[in-house]
Amino acid sequence: MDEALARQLTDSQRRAVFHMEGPLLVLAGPGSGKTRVITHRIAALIDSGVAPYNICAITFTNKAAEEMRQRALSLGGSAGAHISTFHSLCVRILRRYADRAAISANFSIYDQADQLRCVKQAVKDRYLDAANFPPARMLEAIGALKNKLRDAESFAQEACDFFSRTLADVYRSYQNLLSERNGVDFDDLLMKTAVLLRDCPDVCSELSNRFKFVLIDEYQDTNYAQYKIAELLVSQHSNICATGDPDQSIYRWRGADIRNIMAFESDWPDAVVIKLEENFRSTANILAVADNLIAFNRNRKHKKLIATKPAGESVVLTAYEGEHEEAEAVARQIIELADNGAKLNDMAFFYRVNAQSRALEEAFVRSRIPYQIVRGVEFYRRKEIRDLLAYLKILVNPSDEIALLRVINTPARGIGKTTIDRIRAYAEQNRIGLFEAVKRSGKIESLSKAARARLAVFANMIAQFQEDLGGQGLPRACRGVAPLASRVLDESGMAQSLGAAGADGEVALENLNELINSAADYDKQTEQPSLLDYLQQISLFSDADAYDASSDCVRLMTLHAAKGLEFENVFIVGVEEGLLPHERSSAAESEEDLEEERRLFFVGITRAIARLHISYARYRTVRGQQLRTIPSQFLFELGPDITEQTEGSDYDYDGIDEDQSVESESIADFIPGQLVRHDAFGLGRIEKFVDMGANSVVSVRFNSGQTKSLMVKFANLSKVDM
DNA sequence: CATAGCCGCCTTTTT
DNA sequence: GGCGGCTATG
Repeated sequence: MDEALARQLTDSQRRAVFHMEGPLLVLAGPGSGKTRVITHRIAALIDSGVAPYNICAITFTNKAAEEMRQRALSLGGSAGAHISTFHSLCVRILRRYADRAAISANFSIYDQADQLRCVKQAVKDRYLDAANFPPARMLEAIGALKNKLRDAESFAQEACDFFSRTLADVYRSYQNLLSERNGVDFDDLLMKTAVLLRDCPDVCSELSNRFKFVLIDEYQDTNYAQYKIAELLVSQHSNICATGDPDQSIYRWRGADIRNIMAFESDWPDAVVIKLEENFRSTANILAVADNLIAFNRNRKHKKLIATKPAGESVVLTAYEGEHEEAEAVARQIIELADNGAKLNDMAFFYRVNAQSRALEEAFVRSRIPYQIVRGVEFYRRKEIRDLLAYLKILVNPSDEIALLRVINTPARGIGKTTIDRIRAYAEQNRIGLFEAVKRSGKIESLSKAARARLAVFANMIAQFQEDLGGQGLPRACRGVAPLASRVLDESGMAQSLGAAGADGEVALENLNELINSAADYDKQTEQPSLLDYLQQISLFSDADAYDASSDCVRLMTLHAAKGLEFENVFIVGVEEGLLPHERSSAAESEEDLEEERRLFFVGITRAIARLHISYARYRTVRGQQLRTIPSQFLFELGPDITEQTEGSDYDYDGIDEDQSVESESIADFIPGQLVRHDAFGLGRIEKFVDMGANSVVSVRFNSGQTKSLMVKFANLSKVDM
């Protein structure tokens, strides 16, 4: 292990790193260097003679994996260690043990758009009304089941009420659709791997013996399936090292279960637990604000944030008139900071929902501030990109009907709905796949002569592309993905048709060229490039992976994407009720959802190194309508040590509607988040205020845990200032 | 069979 | 406000 780097670690970090054998849990707050502990541990393991081949590190994003790989490499050869996300690891395992997992190795990975299509189809196939069974909801429910390793059959057996039985039906149909198409969704990757390890002891022990040391970062955001995979992977040795921070768990909605990290010590009773409470990132002021906020979470183990840096500048909270004023002001501050020597790279802007990026973008464009939106998956959602990828997908996986339907008439080649319906009918009658039916179109009598000819041309074209591939759907080693993609772009007619489509077509072609460039990068960086591997890899791309630190510009991203990053200057915008906490979480009256929103804010705050600027707007345009906003209840939880600024009018929030009568105004100034005292119930916090003039009602959550609805005029509540 | 235009749906966060 | 699917028309 590198001595100079080792010296940078505190005593407890060093202990964490060097405690090699057996289970180890590193419970660490933000900015404590917990990821660094993993990196150093990898280096230390290798230094003590462990073969890199025997090490498996699991990160949360591909980007994090990439960084860890490089850092571990710089600490002394870690080449050969497996460092990836859970999902990438699962792809590797499922490809390797495809026969044992009862799938075919050339599976397509379906993203949420593909998943939604399949669920819609499944709902339709069950003759259900999409209005009563919204595909998005069904998909969410199916995902939740998969995360708990519940398959359609076992769920169907236990389903007793109408909704559950219907869900079970849809789940089963959906799964059938996927397997007919040789597709797996994101949750399947985890579930199939967990089930494989669980049900095939030989595979499990083989992998557990290969990965003699398993290290997992961001353990607080693992779901049950991931937990199970981890548990099975270390079944032969218990050499599991997990790091995480329960206060930074922000993926509960996706199945992440905070209990995994909470129960680590009982899962592995001989675990060594190391707490890293020192924060090496943020100023004391920023940490104090974070600490104040997170203390409002009741479902939490108290943890101290210990600052190692001086107080620094105070955290600034600003109220703006509208989202445009907010954006303009923020742009001015960028320029001011830059004038004082700050680098654009050191500035980041966080928001709750992606739609909020627009106002910022507009302002930055006007002010000529270079910016980058950290949103990698967006690129892959573009129509032209999906189209070209769909061509590549059917080459590898001809059963991928979704891909086939995407390209069969793209660009338009006279194969319309009628033709497709007839092919499908034929395919169903003969119990063959759609692509197989296309190949046999000459024998389909219902088709017109012209349609048959067009289909023959299409099938022939695909066959030509496929000739470039080895028999197994893998390209011959000598050929890369990029040349193939380029050839498909030209010969499919896509290039020509886009070239004739004017300005939009030009943009599309540029995007496609970018895709081909990235494929060329892949070809260069991969030892044995294969189309299958390429397609599966880019399916697992995440937003955070688009973060490119090398270009000098400011970053815009959601609070979720900010996880794991740090910036000198952080701006968190739009901290309003309904946005943060988001209405979809607090509306459910679930305290757990609310606490997750608070953690999300906490994550954002603790990204800041030196300066933190929090803001909200009094008016915000939502769905085209300008609405009065309410400052987030979280703003009242930041403590006294912040500097409040106003732009436009007063900071103090002055009621739901300024035009209210004087009489009701005196009552109406209870806003959610306000601390109040009640003679009988004690301290509480306003949750809801229903304005009915003199008969206004408030709902208050008291510290005793109970929530009461009270008439303001009788309750005799007194405001408590923080 | 293609295209244009209209209607209606969704709209949190993401591997 | 934006996209996707559906329908009417050429």
